[in-house]
Amino acid sequence: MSPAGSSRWSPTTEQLMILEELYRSGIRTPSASQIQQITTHLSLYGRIEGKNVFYWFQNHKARDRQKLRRKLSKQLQLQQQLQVHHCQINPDITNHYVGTFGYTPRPSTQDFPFFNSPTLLFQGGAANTSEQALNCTWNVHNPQSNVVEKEEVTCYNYDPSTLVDVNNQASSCCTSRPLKTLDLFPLTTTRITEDCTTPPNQP
Amino acid sequence: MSPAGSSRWSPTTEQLMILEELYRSGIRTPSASQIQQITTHLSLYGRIEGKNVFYWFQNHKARDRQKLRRKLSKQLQLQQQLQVHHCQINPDITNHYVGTFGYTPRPSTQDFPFFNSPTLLFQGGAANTSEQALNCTWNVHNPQSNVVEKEEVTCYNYDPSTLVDVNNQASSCCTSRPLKTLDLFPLTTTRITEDCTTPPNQP
DNA sequence: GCAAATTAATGATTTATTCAAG
DNA sequence: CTTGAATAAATCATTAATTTGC
Repeated sequence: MSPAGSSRWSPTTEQLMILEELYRSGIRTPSASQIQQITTHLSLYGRIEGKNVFYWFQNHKARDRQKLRRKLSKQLQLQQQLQVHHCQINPDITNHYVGTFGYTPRPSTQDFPFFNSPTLLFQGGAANTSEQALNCTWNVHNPQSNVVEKEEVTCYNYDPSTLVDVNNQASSCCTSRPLKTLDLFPLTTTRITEDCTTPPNQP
Repeated sequence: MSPAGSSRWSPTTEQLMILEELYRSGIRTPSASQIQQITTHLSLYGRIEGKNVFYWFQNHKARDRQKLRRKLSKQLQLQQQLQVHHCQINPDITNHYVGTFGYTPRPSTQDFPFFNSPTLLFQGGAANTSEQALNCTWNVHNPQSNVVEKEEVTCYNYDPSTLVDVNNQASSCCTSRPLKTLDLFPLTTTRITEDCTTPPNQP
């Protein structure tokens, strides 16, 4: 029932492994061109579209946060219960990091990360593809405790300096900078890791 | 400062008028092909991309809801104040429509309304353009009162029956159905209305 | 009048919810 | 129950109005 009109994409084992590997390596919100690269690569292992990749990262990130929040909230409940009995263990734990809710990393992207309008194809595109890896932190806010957990992450974001009005001189492929092609798929194309024994999920 | 590298789109007066007209006519979440049509048309009046149209509708809809919610909450506050004095005016108004929070209209779309993956361009697209107007209601939930206001709206949505795997037989332009080209821009191309005298804003 | 400083609108992104397929 | 897909809500960031001091 796979090739026929099955309504939603379901990743093959290999696709899933690669996606998780990329996620582990730090990718959270891939840019449009990253999505394209990943999609092209993953289509070697089965039918896939860009939006699948986009949604996968979106959901995976969100559900990771959710998991972490639940874990924290459970820990906190435990601690609070302990405080009821003991009354003086860590009285100030809820007072740290309060104030910066939500997310911090927004490096003033000018490119648009996910939306490619249908007409963009006919308008010259002007998608400056020079990107740059960038370290940034991620805050996870626990609504029950107002605790914000910092989670260090390597985001790949856009270079603000490439905002120049690229008309047609973009065809000269080498600008002044080294043209860093981010190593999504270094050289080894198929071999992922040796351990293929991890079960799909473990509750 | 318009043609140079100004970072964000700002609609011309004509573009704005057309967008608002379309919104008034009932369009809330235009499909990909609708976005394309609108964009093509609006580009007669200035630089514009599909994502601008997409974001415009998204924001306009959201801020309409927001405005409505605030109005309702004010009304409710007034009524509650009255109840303090009068104590029996509409005691059950807060008990209706509770339960269905958020949005209801999800006509099981198989097409994707806004996301066009970068790779879709190279995968044959398969954008089945046959659409169908569809009446659906819109619920506006007031968090302060748990009242859900119904707002009747005409959404243009996707025909689920066109989910067949359109390979190349799509070039024969006439399928069995009448091929309803939704009348976004009927015939009059440039003339909007006669009244161009309304001031930009009136507080 | 007219810029600098503030404020209000609104374009653009990201996160949170929700629905439903498997 | 897990998770792909879609939409709503919250937030950020830039531009336009508006105010203010001169």
